[in-house]
Amino acid sequence: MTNSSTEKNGLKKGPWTPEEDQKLIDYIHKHGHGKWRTIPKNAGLKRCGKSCRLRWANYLRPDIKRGRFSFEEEEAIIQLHSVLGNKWSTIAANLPGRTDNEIKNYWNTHIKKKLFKMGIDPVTHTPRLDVLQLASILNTSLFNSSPQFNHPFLSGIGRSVINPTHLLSLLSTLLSCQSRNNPDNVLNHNNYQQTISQLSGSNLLQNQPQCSQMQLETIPTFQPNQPQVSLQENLIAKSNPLNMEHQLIKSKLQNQISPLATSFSLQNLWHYDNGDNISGLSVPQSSSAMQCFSSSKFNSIFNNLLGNQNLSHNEGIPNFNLTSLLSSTTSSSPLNSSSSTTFFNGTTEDERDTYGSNILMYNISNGLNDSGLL
DNA sequence: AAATCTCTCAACCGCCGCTGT
DNA sequence: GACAGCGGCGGTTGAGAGATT
Repeated sequence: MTNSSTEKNGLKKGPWTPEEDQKLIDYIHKHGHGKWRTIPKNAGLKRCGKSCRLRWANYLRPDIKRGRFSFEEEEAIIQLHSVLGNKWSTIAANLPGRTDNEIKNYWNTHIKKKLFKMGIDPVTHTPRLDVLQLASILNTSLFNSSPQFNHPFLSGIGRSVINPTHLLSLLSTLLSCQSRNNPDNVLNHNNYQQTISQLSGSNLLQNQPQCSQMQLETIPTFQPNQPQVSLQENLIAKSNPLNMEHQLIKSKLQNQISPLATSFSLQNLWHYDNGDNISGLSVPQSSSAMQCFSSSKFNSIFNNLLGNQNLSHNEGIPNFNLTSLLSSTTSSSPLNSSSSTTFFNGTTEDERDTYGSNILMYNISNGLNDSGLL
């Protein structure tokens, strides 16, 4: 046959032809829908009722909105998903013109990856603990070892710096590099622990002093978005027996997370992912978030620590190449150099930029009841 | 230019809950 | 209460398009 359609029990499967679409549209326009089981027969279609219903609901319905998701829609999806989980039909009910199938696909192919890339667990909507642990160790090791600022490690610092955004991306990439195509598949426990102990136990890291105490004090600490968390927790508390774990995670976040985890911009990422030109956006280069890392020094540290030791293809993990990682990070993320507008909560000229801020503005349907259902 | 890989998304599948008998 | 029919939902699949080698 010329296409992938198959016929079983006289019923056709696979992609719909324009002729079939027209038959279904004509029939529904004439008679309306309702009895899906009888529609195919009456409309002269060799399809099951279910297939007709799906085709109509996901594709032929006149009120379906086509085209890419807007930033606002994406924020709404993330916000609703943080409250409702994989209740795609409920989420779709809050996004006029979008179908549950479309939202589900968009979530799985775009948002999930994006959140993961940003160090956020797409299931819990909290920063990933693996990244947090790494970030925390790095933060401790790199920032707190010595107040001296004139250490040799810093001597070569000019204008070439790595900001925390890059560092977070770097950590995120490191943790996900084992499974480029599967964001669900994080570094396995052994490898992860090995990496952690390499970082925390490394003389290289422990002996590297970093920013002055004054600089450290100017770095804001992570504050989870309270309203969002509250709403989420209210709902979780009523329905989720794992609430204790949720609380534990939350307290870990508040105590441990470094500013790294707050320094990203969902909006810029969205613009970048959608091919928009973001080069004109301004950057608060004076932000306290800009940490003093020499990329070349960092490069050598990471290559020494990771690239030449245990992160090798031989053990099933790709080589960790900071140089390429940084270049890919800076080229694939709008957060670098002149593209980012936000680094930390409350330090931006446009707070909407920070993930979670504008999300909170999204008005969840008034129809939501106590259990989060419509 | 061809082969291979990766990504996207329309469509399918199986399960569940509701309703009528 | 048991059963069947139906619609709806969420998870999964696989063809086709696009990207990469």
